[in-house]
Amino acid sequence: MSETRGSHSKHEDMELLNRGPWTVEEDKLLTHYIACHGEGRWNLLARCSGLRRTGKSCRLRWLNYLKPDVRRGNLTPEEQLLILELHSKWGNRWSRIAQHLPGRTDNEIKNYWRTRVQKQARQLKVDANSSKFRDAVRCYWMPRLLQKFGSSQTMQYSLEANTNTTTSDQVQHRPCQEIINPSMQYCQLGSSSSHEPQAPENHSAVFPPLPVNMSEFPWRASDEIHGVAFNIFSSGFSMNNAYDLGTCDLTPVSASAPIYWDLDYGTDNNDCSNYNGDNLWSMDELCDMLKSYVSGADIKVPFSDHNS
DNA sequence: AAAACTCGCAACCGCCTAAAT
DNA sequence: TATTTAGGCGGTTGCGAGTTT
Repeated sequence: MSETRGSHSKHEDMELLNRGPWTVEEDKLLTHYIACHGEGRWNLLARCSGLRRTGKSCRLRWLNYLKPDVRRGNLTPEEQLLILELHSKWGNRWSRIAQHLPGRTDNEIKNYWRTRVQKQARQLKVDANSSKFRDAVRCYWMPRLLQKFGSSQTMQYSLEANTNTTTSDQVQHRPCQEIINPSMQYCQLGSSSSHEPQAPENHSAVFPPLPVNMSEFPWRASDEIHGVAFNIFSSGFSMNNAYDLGTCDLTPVSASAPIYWDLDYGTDNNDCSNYNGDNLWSMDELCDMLKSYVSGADIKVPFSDHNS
């Protein structure tokens, strides 16, 4: 680029740009401009709006923060489940994963993975991408999330209502309940002589108990486990490392569509700040449990009547 | 009370791809 | 067809708040 007298060089232009956290005034300016002109053409927006920001910066601020349907607050257990599941299938395809969590941004999901999930892997001294860790996620973390999911008192979610009786309307508005199939099976690792699924006798039995005998878990590659791999998303069993999404409807969902969760977080669908996190799965619990196992200590297994 | 440490998250960076010229 | 530009994505950084020592 040539520089002419009286014009700014690229370097000078860069120096004129604002960087760092956005101010309230900048937010207002950006929101107002988009309200008048719509999204897109970010470089043009950056030039014409009066914002001294790059187009990229404007785009990021809008998509990750200012856009009205961005949801804020803690990730729900269901959302955590979806992230774990979809990440196991697609890896670090954050934007693709985010398409299935309406109102959640790829940045948020990425942060969740790095700060929560990878932290657990580090504490367990395993690679987050290893089969060991995937097994831990699949056989401990996900079932426990499902237990949280299922034991939520405020959740209008019943086994009956979701066993092959979902209406087309429900499918349309509650895609996650289509994805998270309550008829998932137990994780049975080394503790059962049978690999057949056990039919749940009551509601609580639907949610998988933790295995009593973990002598082979988790320190075996998943493809060596002679039990049955836990698979929350299909009614059958999977022996694959990836959690087979099977025939689930993975049509990306729109954040502008009605929020599909029935949890009573608050009146504002996009605001999860009222969600107190009680139902969140504590990863520290998981870590402690696995550490206890490694050290040979008895492990208390909550939620399960199969361990008495 | 204050320093040190940890954590969560917003924002930036660099690369890649597709569209425009 | 080659080059430029814009947009999108994943990785990384830095800062503020909270917690621990």
